[in-house]
Amino acid sequence: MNLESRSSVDSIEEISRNLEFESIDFFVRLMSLLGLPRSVGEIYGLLYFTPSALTMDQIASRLEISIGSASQGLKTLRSLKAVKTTYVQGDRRDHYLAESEFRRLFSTFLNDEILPHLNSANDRISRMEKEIPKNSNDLDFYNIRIEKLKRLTKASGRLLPTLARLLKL
Amino acid sequence: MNLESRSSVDSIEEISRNLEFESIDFFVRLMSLLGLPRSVGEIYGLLYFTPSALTMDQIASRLEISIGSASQGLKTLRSLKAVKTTYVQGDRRDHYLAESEFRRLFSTFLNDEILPHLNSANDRISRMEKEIPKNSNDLDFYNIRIEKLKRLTKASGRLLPTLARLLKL
DNA sequence: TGAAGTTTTCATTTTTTTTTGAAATTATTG
DNA sequence: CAATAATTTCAAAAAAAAATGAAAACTTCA
Repeated sequence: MNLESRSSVDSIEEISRNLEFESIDFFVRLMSLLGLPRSVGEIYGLLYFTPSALTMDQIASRLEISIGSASQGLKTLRSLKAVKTTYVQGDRRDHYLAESEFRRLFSTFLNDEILPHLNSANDRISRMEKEIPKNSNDLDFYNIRIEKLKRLTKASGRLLPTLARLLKL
Repeated sequence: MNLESRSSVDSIEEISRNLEFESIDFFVRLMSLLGLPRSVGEIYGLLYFTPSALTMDQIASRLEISIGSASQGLKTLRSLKAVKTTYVQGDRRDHYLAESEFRRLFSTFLNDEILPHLNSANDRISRMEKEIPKNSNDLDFYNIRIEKLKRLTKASGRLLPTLARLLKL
């Protein structure tokens, strides 16, 4: 290998190392904003800037986390449809790639993590309403507060689909 | 006090007790969805269905939390503009009321908690772009990934104001 | 089938976050 | 100004969340 091609290879490696580092940091923060553990962000961040599919223990050793953590993290990412597995000739291990279409990720997240909460919020508000007798004038304060909660969940309910539509990234 | 008015008073107390309970549970969940500690949700939930302003130690004793916790929690809620203080004749203590306009709360939250992250994300992406030499053909994979990240933050940046506008609760 | 390879599970440990409570600080009033 | 009341701060304790690693449970293929 001559000096020129060597230096070019080193440079690409350095670029990818730097991008990987920034990527992991980026996704660790983003995921933690969404309440997901550090390891999940690390794994996704690593995969996001890795062109070839990685096995679980490649992931674990690159990130210096336990295989238990890697297994758990990948499970979470699979459930969010944030990773895909690829078949690799003559290798029985699973090979993971990042799903890089954020629109898809986001819509899974909305449906799985947010909508259930919204539904249980609506149930709860119905329960609150039943608590208050009809036409009771001295309970205005409570009625107004319940009304505001209703508007809040109604708006959120309208918002989520709108959000998903706007997110044609 | 005759039986009739007694029963009516009891009933209102029972109603408010039940609403308070549901409210606390509701906001504990909601706040924890936003990454805020239990005590913050409890305090807001209590205030949300309490017509009169409460002092810090009324809050602490009603919720059976320490005054340290109450102080910390109220500090957080003040910084989110989720509570207001009222002046009460001849009482030197602060009296707290819930800010019940969610639109206002939400917009404070967006500005204080989300926008800063978005800005630092943009900085980071610029840094990533500088990493990659111009016109490098063999680095397509990385360029595409960076492009996707840019679209993500651009979309989020457009989304937040839209969100705030839609949230005319 | 069974042996080797791979992944998951889960009790335990580690780390992080939250709460407590008492001391320090600040504010109020007689 | 001092005495009292109200609030904040912060070190230590408690609780909650996450990571570890070894055993169990799968899978594959020779």
